[in-house]
Amino acid sequence: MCDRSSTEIAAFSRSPTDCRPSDFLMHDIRLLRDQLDRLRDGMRRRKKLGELAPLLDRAEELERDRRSAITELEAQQAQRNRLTQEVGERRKAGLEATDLIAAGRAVGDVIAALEHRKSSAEAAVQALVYELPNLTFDEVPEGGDEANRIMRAWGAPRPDGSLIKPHWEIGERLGLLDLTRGAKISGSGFIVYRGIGARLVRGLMNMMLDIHTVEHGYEECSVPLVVNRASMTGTGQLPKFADDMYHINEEDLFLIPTSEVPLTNLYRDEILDATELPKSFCAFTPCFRREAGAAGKDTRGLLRVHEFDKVELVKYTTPESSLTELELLTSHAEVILQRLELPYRVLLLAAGDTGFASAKTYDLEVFAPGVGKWLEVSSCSVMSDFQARRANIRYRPAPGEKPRFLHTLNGSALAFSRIIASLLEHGQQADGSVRVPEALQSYIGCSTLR
RNA sequence: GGCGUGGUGGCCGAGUGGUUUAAGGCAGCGGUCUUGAAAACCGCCGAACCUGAAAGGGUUCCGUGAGUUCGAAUCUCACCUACGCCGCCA
Repeated sequence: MCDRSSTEIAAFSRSPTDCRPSDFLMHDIRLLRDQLDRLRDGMRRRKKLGELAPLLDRAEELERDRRSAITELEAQQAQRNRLTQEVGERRKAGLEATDLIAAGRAVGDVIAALEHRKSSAEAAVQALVYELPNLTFDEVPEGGDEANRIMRAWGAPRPDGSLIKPHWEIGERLGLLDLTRGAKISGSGFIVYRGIGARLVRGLMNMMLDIHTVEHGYEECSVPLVVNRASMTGTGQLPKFADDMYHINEEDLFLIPTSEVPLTNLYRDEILDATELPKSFCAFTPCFRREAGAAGKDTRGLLRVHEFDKVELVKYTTPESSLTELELLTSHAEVILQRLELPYRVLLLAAGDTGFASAKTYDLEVFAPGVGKWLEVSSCSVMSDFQARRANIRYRPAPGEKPRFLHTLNGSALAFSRIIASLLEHGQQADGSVRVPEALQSYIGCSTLR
C-alpha cells in the first residue's frame, strides 16, 4: 500500500485567474529527484512508460537546472541585500555611495539573467509535469482495459434483448426525442427532448437530487456552467485536454465538461478545518464535451453527445478516509440505478483505463439491450491529492499543525442521456410503450410512456 | 460600459522609497500563579522554496503581472477582484 498522504505528482496554480510558472507550489516536484522510480513504475502500470519515460528524464534534468539556478540566484540576492543596506547606511551618514550603486547595478544584471534562467526551467518542468497522470493506488490492476475487473453485478439483462429496438427509434416514435431538430439548431450531438421526454429529464433531476440530499446527506449546489482557466487547471482538464472543451475566447472561459470542476474548485486556495471533513456536494448541471477525435463513434442516438445533463457527487476527505469514502460514494450512485431498476455491473478499472487525474476508479455500466452494449453511466473516482495539489486545497489536521493536502473524490450519479437510453431500451414493452420504474412514476406523473 | 474608493499573515489592522527583519491587537500553543478554572503576567506563534547528515544558513511572498530604482508593501502601467454612484438590462 502506498503512502497516500504526500505522494502524487502534480503542479499547481494558485492564482485565481491565471496559472503562471512563477506561482507554483513546487515542493512535490521533489518526486522527480527522490522517487523517480515510483513515477516510472506508476507510468508503467498505466502502460504509458514508453511514451512518458523520455519526458521524465527531461523533467529530471530541467529540475536539476532549476535548482542550480535558484541556488545561484539566492546567493546573488543576498549579496544585493548587503549592498543596498550599506547604501542606506552611507546615505544616512551623509557619505557618497557611487561605488556601491555601481556594484549593485552589476549584481542586478546578474540577478535578472538568473531569474530568467530559473523561470524558464520552472515553466519547462511545469509543462512536463502537467502531462503526467496521477499514480494509481496499489490495488488497481496493472495494464489496459483488458485487465478491468468486474467487482459485482446487480439485476440481470432481460432475456429477450434481440427483440428490443434501439432507444432512438422508440424515443422518436413516442415523440420524446427530436434528434433532427437538435442537429438543425445546434449540430449533431445536441438533443431536443420534447413533451414527456423533457418531463423525464426534469423528473430524473429531482429524483436523483432528492435521494442524494435527503437520504445520503449531500449539500446541493447550483454552480456556474462556465469557469476560468485556473479552475480547469486545478481539476486536471487543462492543459492536456484543452481540445476536448468548448472555449469562450473573449473572456478566456470554458464550458464545464462536468460539475466536478466547479464543485472541486469551490475550495481552491483554501485551508479547511479537519472537523469539517468529509464534505459532500451534489449538483445538477449540463455537461459540454467537444468529443474531438471521436468522430464516427456512437453517432446515433444518445450514447455520445456534446451536451448532456448529469447529477454529480463530489467529496473532500482526509487521506486516511478517502478509500472508504469511495466505496460509499459508489454505493450512492448504485442506489439510483437500483431505484431505476436497471441491471448494472461495477468495474474496477485497470491502471491504463483509469482517468488522467484518478488514483482509483469504479465504472458503473448498464446493459442496453437495444444497442446490445454495456453503457458507462457513472465513473466514481478518488483523485488522491492530485487535484488538491493542483488546486491548492488543504486542511489543518489539528489546531497549530501544518496544513496538508486533502483528497478529492467525484462520481456521476448519474449521467442522464445514457440513463434515458437505458430506460427506453430496458423498459420497452411489446406494444412499443415503455414502462416507467416505480420510483420515477411520481416524478413524471405516469407509469407508462406511450 | 463610465467614474470613484479599496485589496497587507488564520482574522482585524498600522504602514507613501532605506533597522519592515511587516507595528499593534484578536484567535491559537506553552508556561507562571491557582484546589480547578478564569483573569493577570511571561514566552512562542504565517506560507513556500534553496542549501545542509543535522544544527543552522539563505531567498521569496503585502490581489496578479510587467516596469522605474543600488533598493519597492510604498512610485508607474495593465489586469483581476470587492464596494459605491451613474448608464444599460432579465
